[in-house]
Parts: sequence; C-alpha cells; structure tokens
Amino acid sequence: MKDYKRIIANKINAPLDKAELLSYITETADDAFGDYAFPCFKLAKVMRMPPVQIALKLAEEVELDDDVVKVEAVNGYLNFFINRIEFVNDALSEVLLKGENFGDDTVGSGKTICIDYSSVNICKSFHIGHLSTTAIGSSLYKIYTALGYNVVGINHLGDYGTQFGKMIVAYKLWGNAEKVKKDGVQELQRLYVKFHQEEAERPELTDEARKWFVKIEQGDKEASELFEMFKQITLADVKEIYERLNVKFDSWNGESFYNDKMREPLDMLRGKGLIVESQGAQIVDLKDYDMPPCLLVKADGSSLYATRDIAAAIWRKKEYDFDKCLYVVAYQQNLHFKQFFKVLELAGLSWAKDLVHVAYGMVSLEDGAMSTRKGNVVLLRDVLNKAVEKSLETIVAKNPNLENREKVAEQVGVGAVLFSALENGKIKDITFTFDRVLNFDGETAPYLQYTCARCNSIIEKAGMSRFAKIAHDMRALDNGETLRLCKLLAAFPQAVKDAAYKYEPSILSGLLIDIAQAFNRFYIACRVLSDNLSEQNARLSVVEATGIALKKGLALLGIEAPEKM
RNA sequence: GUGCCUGUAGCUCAGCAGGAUAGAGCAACGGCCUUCUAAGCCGUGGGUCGGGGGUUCGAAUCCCUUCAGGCACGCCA
Repeated sequence: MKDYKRIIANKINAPLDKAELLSYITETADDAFGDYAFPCFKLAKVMRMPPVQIALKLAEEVELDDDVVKVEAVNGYLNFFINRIEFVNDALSEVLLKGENFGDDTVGSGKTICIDYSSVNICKSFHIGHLSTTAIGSSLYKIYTALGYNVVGINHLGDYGTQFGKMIVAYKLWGNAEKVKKDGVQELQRLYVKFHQEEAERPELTDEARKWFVKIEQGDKEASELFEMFKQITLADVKEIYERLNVKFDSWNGESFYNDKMREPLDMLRGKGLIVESQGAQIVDLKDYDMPPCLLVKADGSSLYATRDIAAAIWRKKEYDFDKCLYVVAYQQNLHFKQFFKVLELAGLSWAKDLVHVAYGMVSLEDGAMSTRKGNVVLLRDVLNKAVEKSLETIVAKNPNLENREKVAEQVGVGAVLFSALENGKIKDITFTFDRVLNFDGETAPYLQYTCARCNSIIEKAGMSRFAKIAHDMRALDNGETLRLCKLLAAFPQAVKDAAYKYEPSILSGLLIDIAQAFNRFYIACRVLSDNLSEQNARLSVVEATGIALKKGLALLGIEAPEKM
C-alpha cells in the first residue's frame, strides 16, 4: 500500500519540519471532506496569517498528480482527495494476494514471547471468572504468532498451597473414590465448599489440613497420590474446556514446579543485600519506591506467592530467553506484580523491564462477587452449553437444511462466549449476565460469522465465473460503500500490531465489527451477482477480500468461522 | 488513610500521543424479504462526555481539583 500521508506531506509547502508536518496529517472525519486533512491552525503564529488564508495559500501550491487528485481549503483545513479507485484496487489486491496470511508480519521473527494465561487452580472448576484471562491470553498468543514471534503459552497451574491439605482432609472425611471418579471436579468442588463450611465451627480441621499439606511437600506416599489424583481429575476437566475454546499451551509448569527452584533466587537476592528481616519474615524493602515491602519468606521459613513468581520468572528467562513475558492476570494483583518486577529490577536483572502485567477487569455476578468457597459461581461449561443450545435453536428456525448443524452450533455458541470477553477494553469490569452472552445480534461473534457466511455464499453462487478472464470493471467499485470498506480492510494489518503492542485484542475485534458493518452496507447497496461479468468480478473481489479479513480476524481472536450458518 | 483503575445516550461500550456536527450495539418505536443468507439493512427518538477550574485558535481527549464506584495495601494465592 502507498503511504499517502507521506506523499501528501511532501506536497505541503509549509515552514515546518517534515516529520512534524507528517504527524499533523490525519484521516478525515467524513469522506465528503476528502481522505486526508492537514489542519493549518498551528501555522497561524509562524506564518502570521489566519488559518483560513493559510489553507487557501497552501492549496494553491499543492501539485496534483495520479495519487492526489484534488485539494480543497475548508475552514482552515487543507483537504486532500486521493485517487480512490486506485486505493480501492490496491487495498483489495493486498488482501487477495496475502490470502490467509493477510495481516501476518515478520516483525517478531527471532523473538520469543512468553504468555502466562488462564492458569487454573487445581480442584476448582472452570467458571466465567476464568474466561477473560483465557480468551485474552489465547488471542494474544495467536496474534503474536501471526506477527512472527515464537510464542510460549504457559498455564501456570495453581497446584501448591495449604488448600490441597484441606482437600485431602475433606476427601478423607466426606469423599470417596467412586463419587470423585464419577463427578470429577464438581465433587472436588463440593468437598472444598463443605470444608470451608465445617472449618468455621471446627478449627482443628485447619491444623489437620496444614499437616497434610506438609506431607504433600515431603512426598508422603498417600498424600502425594491423593494430590496427584485431584490434579489429574482437574486437568481432564479443564482440557475438555480448552479443547472447545481452541486454546493451547506449551507448558503446564505450575507453582509446585518451582518448589525446588526458589533457593537460588533467594540466595542471589541475599547476596545483593536486598533481603532484610522484619518481624520474623524476610522481605525486600520497597519504601523508596512508594510500595509496601515484598514478602519472600514467612516467619516459619516457608515461601510465598512472590517468591514463587520470582523463581518462575528467572527460570523462564533461562529456559526460553524471552524478549517479553506477559502475565494475563486480573488487576486485583497490580501491586503484587509491581512489587516483584521491582525486586528483579533491583537485583540488577536488565530483563526485568520485559515483564509485563496484562491486567484486566473483574467479573462479578448480578448478586455480587463470585466465590468458589461459597459455591457461588457460574460454570463456563454451562455458559457454553447454553450458548450452543441457543445457536442450534436459531439454526433450526432459520436454516433447517444446514449440514453439520451441531458443529456449526458449537462454533457459533462458543464464538459468542469468547467474543464477549474480547469485545471491550480489557480493563473494564464485567457483570456477567446470560442476556449479554446469549445475545447474537449486533456487535457479536455470530454477526461476524454470519457476515463471513454471506461472503462465502455469494462466492459459491458466483461459481467458476470469478475465474473468468474478464477485466474487472473498476467503475463498479467507485462508490462510498466500497471506499469505506476498503479503508477498513487497509487498516487491518496495523490493527493486528496495535492489538499486540497494547495487549488489547478488542482493537482487533472492534475493527472486525466495523468491517462487517461496512460490508453489510455494501451488500445492500451494491448487487454483486450480475450478468455483467466484469462488474461482478470487480465486486466479487470485495466480497472475497472481506471474507478473508473476517475469517483471519476471527481466527486471531480464537474464533472459528463456519462456511455456512 | 494511601496508591492504582473506572466514570461518555435507559443499558453495554468506542473515541482519549487535542482538531471539522461526540459514534456504535442493545433496548423502544417505524420501515425493508418476487434478485446475492432478515443472526441482516434503513429511519426516529435519546447525551450538562461525573462536577468545577485551567492550558489552547480548538478539550470527551492534556493539567489541577472535587465527587462517585471498583481494587489493593506484611506472613493467602
């Protein structure tokens, strides 16, 4: 694609640094104003003239050519009209040429990026509170991969802590192998909830749990076997969910993996004189940085969350030599990440700056916060099932002859759920409601998928004619609908990069919605299939390019696009 | 109390390295299936951009202040 901003900047004869001039050039708010604009207000002082006059003067001096075909001075703006037909042709050619590689790049080649996401807790069922980290992390995984990065997806399992001692106690008191085998995590969850209910009145259970946790750590046979069973049951459960969500990991090294990897980092920090003793615990004082201290060793000698994360960061740097390591974790933990990043920085590890906390907002229910302990959760499985069920109902009602209806219903239902976690800025809190997730109209995944299916349908109906060697009649593309759509298609590659660098998949999902809207307007305004094959071929290229972009965009969000729906 | 985040239409949000009349979707109401999938398209109503100052030719966007909500703040993760 041509760099129109630069081309235009070179045509403006203003007393300004070229780079500065270039930075002022913007896209117009409305196609009626042209395609690019240069506001002349900043020049008023330098040139000692009113902006309106400056614009008029500069307009006279602009040399028009094949790229920039018209210039207008309006209200102090210098408005440029580019060769729109050529632009449309270039934009479409770019998409069609790249095909399924559209939006891909090589900026990341030779670089490695670790993404810590989803990170489920053993013995806890997968609920909607886990959806954001999973969907955002998975999408970033796919986006960075498309940009050429070597990506390592890490599921940092929550598989360490006294809660597993509690689970063993609960299991021995109220559970049995048969039930656990049959009901899986649901049963583990029930036991977990029951323990916390009983614990309130029987504090001795807490001590018992601590003892069992110590046994796990010491490798006691019974304790280890039970813990391992809990772990396998949980993993079998979540892997089924990941399968449906099309989410993948390269590493399942969780917290327990770092049990024997904390001594070295601690020694290193001590060696640098960073660790001091305070109230029996060992801490890194962060007063100078306006933060509370970072606790690394408890008074009883055991490690903490931060210790483990420090060990994990160091291990990952050694193992993967990452250029960046992302942690897709809710903003609740802002301080924790700031603290342990700072500790690594103070330790003189230059790569500490490459650790990034990708924070996202909290999910709550209409009646308040979710709590696994209280059993007040909405399971993701149930949400997915409801969405798929609704999708199937819609298919039966609207397209009863559709082949593979179950498969399509799964793609649409799951897509709708995933999209609900990717459509808005990630920092926003979300109140979960079925109404929101089960809405398939408007700015939703089903809308994108539907638009995609429309594209496929037209192309299928056109049949072989699109390969006919008839020149495209570009006049068929000389309209506002096509121009707007092509501008959005041209913005796709940069949106993929912005989404990556801002850790914000919603930048991409937002563009996809805009593309789909623009296409549907094009669809209504411009008939594609026609006896006039040269006109049809021209418009068919718009349809095909849109289909490619939408399918690719959805794939980068982790959402499948059914051929038909 | 201190720190961080959020506040834009009834609801959910976009816009926030300042720029031309503040945009979508949902909900409401009214249209459009004898031509490409109506999970769609078009139209109508609806906004003191939380409030108040300031900087600027120009502020939803930058600065200050204030209010409201969320989160976090030493031996959980």
